[in-house]
Amino acid sequence: MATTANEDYIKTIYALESSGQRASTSRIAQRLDVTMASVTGKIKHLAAAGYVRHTPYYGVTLTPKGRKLALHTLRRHRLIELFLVKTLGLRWDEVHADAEVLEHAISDKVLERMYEYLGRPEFDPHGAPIPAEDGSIKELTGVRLSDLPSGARSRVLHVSDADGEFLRYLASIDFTIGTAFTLRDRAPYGGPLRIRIGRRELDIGPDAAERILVCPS
Amino acid sequence: MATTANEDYIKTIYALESSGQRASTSRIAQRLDVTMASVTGKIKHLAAAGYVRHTPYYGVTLTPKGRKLALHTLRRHRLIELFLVKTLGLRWDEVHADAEVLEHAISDKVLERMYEYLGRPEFDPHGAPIPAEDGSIKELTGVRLSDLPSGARSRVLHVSDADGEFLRYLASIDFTIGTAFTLRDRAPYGGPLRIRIGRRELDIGPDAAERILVCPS
DNA sequence: AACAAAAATTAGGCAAGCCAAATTTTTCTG
DNA sequence: CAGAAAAATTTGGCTTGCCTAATTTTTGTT
Ligand SMILES: [Mn+2]
Ligand SMILES: [Mn+2]
Ligand SMILES: [Mn+2]
Ligand SMILES: [Mn+2]
Repeated sequence: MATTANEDYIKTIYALESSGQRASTSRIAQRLDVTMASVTGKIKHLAAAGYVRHTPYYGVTLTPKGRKLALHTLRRHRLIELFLVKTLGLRWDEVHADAEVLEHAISDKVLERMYEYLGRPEFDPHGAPIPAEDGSIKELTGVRLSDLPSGARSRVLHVSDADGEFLRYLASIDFTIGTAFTLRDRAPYGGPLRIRIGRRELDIGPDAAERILVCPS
Repeated sequence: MATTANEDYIKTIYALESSGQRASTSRIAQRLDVTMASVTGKIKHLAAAGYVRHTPYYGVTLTPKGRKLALHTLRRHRLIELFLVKTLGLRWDEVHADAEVLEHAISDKVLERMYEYLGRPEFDPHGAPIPAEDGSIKELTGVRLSDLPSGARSRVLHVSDADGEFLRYLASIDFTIGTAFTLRDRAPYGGPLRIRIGRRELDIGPDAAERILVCPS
């Protein structure tokens, strides 16, 4: 019933909804790199199967059944990413593509073994919360690094797993999940943010800062 | 190019060939649990793609390209089975179904990490040789337990991974890969084989003995 | 050799997923 | 409020992978 394509569509709709965007045909098509015609067709199927409600010419919302499938797939994706990093030693910037495939192939039995093996983790390698078996998920209550007031002490909480290039950059400057730092100040007119990590000083561009979620402490 | 279905067909043809059987439409259909019509259709496609040569109304043989794909898929299957047993602690009787799916989903990168992580293993949990990256594979030079002469000292070498029930039985009597034993004698008229493992005595039926490959030493 | 049974193939059809092109609906803009 | 642009849908078509039913070829049996 839940094919690879179905799960990827549902995940995409969930991602749009939880970032406050309307799950429109065009946005789904863009994210999945398929045509709008394909999305319209799939939406009809997902609606008939009870995963989404469809308002023609407007968009789609997940039903409880759809939300459950989204979270189950996300749990798989994030546990797999963590497993690949922790157990097999892959880098955080190279696990997303593998997880995108394996999330549809791993049985519940193997998944729960991985979960136990990893010590019932709560976050994936990019700081995203791993949904629980019952479909509950922790909210990420962070703020954008770009919104942090000067002088604030904080920790890196989350970065999107989608852009490998950006993840490699962050790794290269050693600015990874959990890193504690102080925001010294920000240069004016879109200049870099000056950050202190222990004894180390670091400059981060404003575009990068917008993509980093931090936890003020 | 190499889809799940293609890989499973090629693996099945390889298994038939290497057990000395003709890869006929009916035998492939039986093993994959599809109709002969489906097999005929797929065979045409595999022949057109250069994986097999087809002699109509007779059967099919792997080309070097097909053999290479078969061994690559077998390598994945067997490494995955070993990984599931060794790393995640699944039992040897419950890994086959998972491996049958994951063999088509795991990237070469992850596979080679698993290979290193496991210490470059040579055999899977059922004693089957794991093909090397270059497509070479060790021959299993064992004999059937049922063919072993009375009094011979030997070790369990290999059992098929296909029958979970049988694997659970072997595990329950602690007669697993590598177990050293002596064949005391065999009861006449299809009676059991009496086996000694250290101090322990064991009876094994003749049907079971035919399915166990051992290595006389 | 003749006929029946078994094996294999062909023909036609269906579902999933995708696409391009045409059409309809909504939204934007002057 | 037009008219144009953008968004969404419909239509028709393609591939993969499977099926059933009909047909052809091979094999086995008397
Ligand atoms: Mn990811
Ligand atoms: Mn996916
Ligand atoms: Mn197996
Ligand atoms: Mn398989």
